[in-house]
Amino acid sequence: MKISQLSAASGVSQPTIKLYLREGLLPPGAKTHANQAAYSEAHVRRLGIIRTLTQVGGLSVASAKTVLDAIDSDLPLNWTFGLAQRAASPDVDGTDLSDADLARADDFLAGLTYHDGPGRFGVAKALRAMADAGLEADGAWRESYRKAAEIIGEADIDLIDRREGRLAKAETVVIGTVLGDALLAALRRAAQEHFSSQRYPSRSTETAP
Amino acid sequence: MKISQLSAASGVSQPTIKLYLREGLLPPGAKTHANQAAYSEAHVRRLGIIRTLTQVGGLSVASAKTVLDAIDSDLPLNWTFGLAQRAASPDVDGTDLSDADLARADDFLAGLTYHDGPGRFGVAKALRAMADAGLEADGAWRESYRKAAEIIGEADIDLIDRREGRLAKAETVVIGTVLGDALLAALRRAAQEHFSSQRYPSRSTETAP
DNA sequence: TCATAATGGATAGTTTAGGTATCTATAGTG
DNA sequence: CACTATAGATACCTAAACTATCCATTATGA
Repeated sequence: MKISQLSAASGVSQPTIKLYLREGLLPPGAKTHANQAAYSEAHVRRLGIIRTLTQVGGLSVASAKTVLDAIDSDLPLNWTFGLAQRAASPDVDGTDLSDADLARADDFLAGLTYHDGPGRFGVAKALRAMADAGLEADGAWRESYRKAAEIIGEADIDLIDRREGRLAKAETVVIGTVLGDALLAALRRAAQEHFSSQRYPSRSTETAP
Repeated sequence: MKISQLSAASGVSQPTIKLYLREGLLPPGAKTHANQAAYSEAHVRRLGIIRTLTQVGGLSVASAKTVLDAIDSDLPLNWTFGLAQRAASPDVDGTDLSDADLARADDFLAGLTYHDGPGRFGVAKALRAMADAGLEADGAWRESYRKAAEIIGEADIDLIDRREGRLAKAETVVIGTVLGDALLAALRRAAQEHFSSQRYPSRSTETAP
């Protein structure tokens, strides 16, 4: 398969494919001559994953490369997990978090063990931002969120458990981490619509501009 | 309060404040002279919300403007909801979704009423991306996600219900929509860490690079 | 076979977004 | 009255993600 066919099969333009080759997201094709290479179905599939990560998951090309490298490597699975989480999270350092910020997060996470990382720091940042914005979320709301997160986190780990082999598990970790965020956000919107229209039936048929 | 003091009080640089004024995210100060204006505490607060939306919520400046306009307007609350959802979602049009994509989403959403919008379309896109990536999520996983989304969606609507007055409700809608996504993603990471370390205790202390 | 089109690889250009720097006439301040 | 600050306009900068143009070489088809 030549690059023109790869482009047609994947729906990605030739210059963009060349970009991904340069950046190392896509492995080079098997060289048949100095200026001729053969691409395979694996390249088509890989391009699909790249587009999924960047377009649906919103990852940068650099982050996508990190995550793809993790799939290909033989790193322990939990490292892959951490890499995927970091790639899919905007900024993970806790340097600008005060002790009070962290305490608020740890209080929220009560019942969940926690470590430094995207989870704990992200919760701390989100809660601080809410407090700054004057949105004091009450206990019922917080309890619902914590409960929902528990359900989801366990389901994610179960799903990975059911996969056979390191590669399948690693792919599930990466795709699941990135797409799970998008799916969850969308489900949340759908559920909000559902309960909103259920509670205010007269408004349910209006549409936002 | 002059612009230098506004900058000091908000932690946002003067050129950036001028940018937000130009773009209409920040209302102009009360003019005292042709080249002199007075800013208030409301401007400090507004700058805080802008930074929250753009930095924690990841909204573009243009999306943040849309959402702030919705807070200020006297649009019905469910319109504000829709605007906030759209601003916080990458792409909402369902034009590239096939009937099969939508059917898969509607099946997932069973039990929830749904309408065209970020929720339904976002679910359809995420599920299609998962299928494309070869991640076939089984029924148990799907059921967990749907259940979690129900808990969260209802909690969100309850929280808004408990607010008094249109402005407070509208602010809660906007901040809650944007920051709720960030909080939920972070909570999910924390829960994944928790269950992962619980299930694989020997690995729990390892740290990703 | 030989003109024509396609290829891999390098290099340069484009677009968009978010922010920064400079400039100017005017106003406040010590 | 010297000096700094201000509002507003304009220009500039940087990074990311593509896109376009070259070029020598290779494939292809009338």
